[in-house]
Amino acid sequence: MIATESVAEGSEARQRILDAAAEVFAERGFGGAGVDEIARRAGVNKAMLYYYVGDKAALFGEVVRANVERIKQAVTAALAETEDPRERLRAIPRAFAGAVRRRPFLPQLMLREIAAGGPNLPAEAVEQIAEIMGMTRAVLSEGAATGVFRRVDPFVTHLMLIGSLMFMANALRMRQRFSGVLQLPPQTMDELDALTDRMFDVALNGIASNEIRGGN
Amino acid sequence: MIATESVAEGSEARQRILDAAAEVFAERGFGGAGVDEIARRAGVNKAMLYYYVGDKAALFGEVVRANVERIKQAVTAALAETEDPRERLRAIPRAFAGAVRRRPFLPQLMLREIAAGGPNLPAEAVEQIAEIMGMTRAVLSEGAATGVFRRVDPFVTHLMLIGSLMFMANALRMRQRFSGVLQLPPQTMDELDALTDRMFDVALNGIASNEIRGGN
DNA sequence: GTCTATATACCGATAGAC
DNA sequence: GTCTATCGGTATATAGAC
Repeated sequence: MIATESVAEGSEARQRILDAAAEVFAERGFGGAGVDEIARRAGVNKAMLYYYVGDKAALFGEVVRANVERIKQAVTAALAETEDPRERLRAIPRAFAGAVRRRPFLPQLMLREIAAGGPNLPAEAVEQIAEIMGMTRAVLSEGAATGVFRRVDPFVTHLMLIGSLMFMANALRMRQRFSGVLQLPPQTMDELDALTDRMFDVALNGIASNEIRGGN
Repeated sequence: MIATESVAEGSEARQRILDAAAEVFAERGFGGAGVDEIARRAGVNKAMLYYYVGDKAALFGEVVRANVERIKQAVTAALAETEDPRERLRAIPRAFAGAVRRRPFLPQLMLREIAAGGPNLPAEAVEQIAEIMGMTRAVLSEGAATGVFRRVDPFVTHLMLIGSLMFMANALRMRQRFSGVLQLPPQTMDELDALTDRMFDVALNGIASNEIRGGN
């Protein structure tokens, strides 16, 4: 394997560093994360971290890039499973939810980066995010052509599907904090899938009852 | 006026400090924000900041508390305007969008705090957030009783309406970053209102066309 | 109430030994 | 490749003069 990064691309230590970094960046944010703690959690020396990956910004950029790529591949794979527009549209938030189940720090990392305005987003990640949005656009377009979907704003719709999901995932993390004052059904993080399905049902069928719904 | 806080509650300098702090916390996050910069932007000495408000955590807590309260009051006022369930439901994201127009840092501040998991959220703010969610729940319940709404999960629905809005508002800030790779219609931040209406239309009427929509 | 100066601690990054 | 020690910068917070 040819090293395209500063040092050994496929090193096991390097992967441990990136995983630890993802967690700490998610928990504390870019400014709040400490390189010392990342190294400690990865079980490597701080100097090794710099040796394997680079400085803090490079570390963050690589974490985001790798995770956005994972999500894009999950969405791509999910879309290959079916031809039905409704199932394809449903597959997009489901793929996100699946990625979150495997990597629980993802919603935090995403929300933080969006809030930050993406100053540390590598161009490659920006491109991949745009591609994922393009997939939503394509599915909506297919469905509208077939007549199963109304014509809705793809940008708005994508952000509804994904934004709600990220919000819900983070809200679940805050459950303990709110459980006293909010009466939420007792369910664990694994049930993000259930919430995702309920969210998609609202997005697909709307809040209004059939009798009085407007539009086409 | 009786001072319930550490020092003069209604001081003009204090308000300038809180406004400056809200901006800097929104831009940089809790960890990234510098007390020096907050003081500089507020036009006061750093020592005065500690004198008027307290340490960084107290400053942050007060900023969040005050802004959540503003939003709650905006929603409350908007709900008093009409009796129609659809209009009342629409009024909730609109009130948020209006608050964002007046205080553009709000979406950033909210996303950051949600991502952080609310470790610095004062109990009073948690309560107010729960109350706002309760308003959505009440409106949905009224509409379902009248028959104009399907019965949908109020927690999920609230997060859809508000989460999407916060995501869109932040996405608009990132427009420049994405404009090259994403083809977005050229619109400014003021047009968050337009996006909000489009979002609400999807939430209310759904993506599916009438002919094939599932039962209520 | 206001401001300067500073204590104290932490953190990112690297030099340099092995 | 791996680790220790440390430099330099920066940030929070406060003491103390006025």
